[in-house]
Amino acid sequence: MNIIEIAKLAGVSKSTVSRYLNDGYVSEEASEKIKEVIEQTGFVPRRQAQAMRSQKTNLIGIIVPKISTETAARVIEGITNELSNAGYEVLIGNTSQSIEKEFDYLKVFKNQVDGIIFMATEITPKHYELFEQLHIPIVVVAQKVKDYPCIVHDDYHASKDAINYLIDKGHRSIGFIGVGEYDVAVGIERKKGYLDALEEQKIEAQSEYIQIGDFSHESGFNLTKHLMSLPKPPSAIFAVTDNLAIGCMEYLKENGYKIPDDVAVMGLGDIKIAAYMTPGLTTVHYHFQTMGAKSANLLMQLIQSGKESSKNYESNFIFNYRLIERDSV
Amino acid sequence: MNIIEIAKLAGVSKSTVSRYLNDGYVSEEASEKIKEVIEQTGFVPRRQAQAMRSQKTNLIGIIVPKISTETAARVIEGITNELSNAGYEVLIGNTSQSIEKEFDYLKVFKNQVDGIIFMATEITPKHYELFEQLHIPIVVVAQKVKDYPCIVHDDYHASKDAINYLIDKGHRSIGFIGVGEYDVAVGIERKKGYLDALEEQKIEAQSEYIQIGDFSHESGFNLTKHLMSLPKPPSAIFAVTDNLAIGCMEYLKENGYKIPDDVAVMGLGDIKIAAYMTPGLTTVHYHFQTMGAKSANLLMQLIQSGKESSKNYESNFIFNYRLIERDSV
DNA sequence: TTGTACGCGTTATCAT
DNA sequence: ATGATAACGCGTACAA
Repeated sequence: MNIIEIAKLAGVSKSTVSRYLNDGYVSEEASEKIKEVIEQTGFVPRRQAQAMRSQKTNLIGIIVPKISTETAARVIEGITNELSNAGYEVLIGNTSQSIEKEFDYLKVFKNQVDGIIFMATEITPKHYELFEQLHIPIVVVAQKVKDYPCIVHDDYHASKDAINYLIDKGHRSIGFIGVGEYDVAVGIERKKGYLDALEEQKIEAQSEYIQIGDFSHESGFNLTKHLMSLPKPPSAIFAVTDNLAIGCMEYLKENGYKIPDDVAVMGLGDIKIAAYMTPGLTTVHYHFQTMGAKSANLLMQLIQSGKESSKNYESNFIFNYRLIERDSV
Repeated sequence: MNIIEIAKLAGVSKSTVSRYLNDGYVSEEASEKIKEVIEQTGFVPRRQAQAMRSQKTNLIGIIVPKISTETAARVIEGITNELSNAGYEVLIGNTSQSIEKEFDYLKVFKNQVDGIIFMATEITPKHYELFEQLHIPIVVVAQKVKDYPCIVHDDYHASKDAINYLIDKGHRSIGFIGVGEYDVAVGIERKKGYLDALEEQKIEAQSEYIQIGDFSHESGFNLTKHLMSLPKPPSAIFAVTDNLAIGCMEYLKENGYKIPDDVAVMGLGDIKIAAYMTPGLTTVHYHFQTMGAKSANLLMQLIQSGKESSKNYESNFIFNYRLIERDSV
């Protein structure tokens, strides 16, 4: 079922049908006949053909590390809502945390979509190389990127505020559970926030209090075990993600420590589970869905501006956060 | 950058380049030149053009009620992993629980993708009408559908087993928190499981124990409040989703009831939070990700079989479940 | 207002 | 082995 068949059935030429579809000038009688035929047949113009002709795909590609992650899902929720309102459709690239797949999608989406939203963890030179080869705008979410537009949370201050909160509550020995520095936002920024907060309060950072693992749950568990086996265990533990904090709480609870009386625990991100833990996890709320919406709007704006690339985009967006006091501190 | 330019740069015709790209016979020297040019330029064939010519889009459309829902995210995770291994890309339609948007996506995807996976809640006659108009296979997930392939969990028996488990634990007065019957799987099947389990154990169902709300968290909270204000409150409560069960637990905990001593609580679905509640929520595990993977495989199989529609597909898939004993019963 | 003819990038057919 | 050409479905400049 194509536009020619519709034209035949309506007794007009395909140009007339095309005009009808695209708000062009069509006489009333032709208009009605076409309308009727289209309703009967349920005809919808093929988007691939439209894209071919117009050089606009009306498609946006999203690349995410793992779609079943709560944070990714929330970002995507924000993105898709905005985009579908604007008539865009969304192609999704789930990389399962594989950097190779990130590269693949960056290549595959290249001339298949009008723009890309890239939810990043680690940014390597190869990434920049691929960004260069893009002839469409790209917006990076969750990691700072040089020369390209990006949307991030203020990881440094969020972390710093969290530590200051712990210090305010009287803690002087604060354990830190972090992740590798390949992830700048989570691995470096949040650690720096921790270190700077201590320094400003004249508390000497102790290297044995600083534990680095991966993003897994078990990592939170095991590193807490290690912290608590120290000669002088910390009175509070800050984990750079809620997921880690939950692993941390598990260890403490299983081993009879009272939270927050024996050990206070603080996370970052405010995933849904945080509210349901016992005690409720004190953490920092991040606005992932709003962030997704913002990235979508920014991307659409870049597309409409007609630029071939979003390189050298001047301003970035740093999202605010909100400290959530619950009962684990 | 298109195939013609590559051809020019390599000093051959575009047909030769096309053959090079598609495993055709090309002389070694031509081959090498083309390879070189493609590497330099980073050329990738435009998928829209390929689709145009081949009548295959290599795209699959997924329609989900709400992407940021844990169950949906897990289903999508399963789907995308399977599909991307097979070289398909995924177009996502997030309907935000709007039935109108479901219709929209069913129309829009119609001649834009090679097949559709539809995660459904409510199936109306209008849905069937749109299914009819499809000229591509569709697989329905999470709801039974007449004449079309679908992949579901065994809601009836899952629910029944849950109730039997409660009965085994000595409960005779079991409250039920359900949802509207527009959702057949959750609203009807799970309720039937409850009723039949009681009947088989010669326990008379009491209408005041059966409370119906929506899917929200608050619903679980409020309906529990109502159940507990009954002259003779139940000794156990079964909620048809974990989300409702969690709302239920919240009410009980806030009001000083001990779980499971005063009231036992059981859910269904085994969302992540369930494991972290205190006490851990006893529930029934559903295999959402595997379900997604299965639906993807089935759809690919249908596509490869070359049928224009998946209507009258004979066999459906009913997934098993697993009872998870934790501490709320 | 309507219709004709062409082009978008690719693949398939057919000669050469 | 290679190249010219048609075809896919649609939009649009141009002619009528």
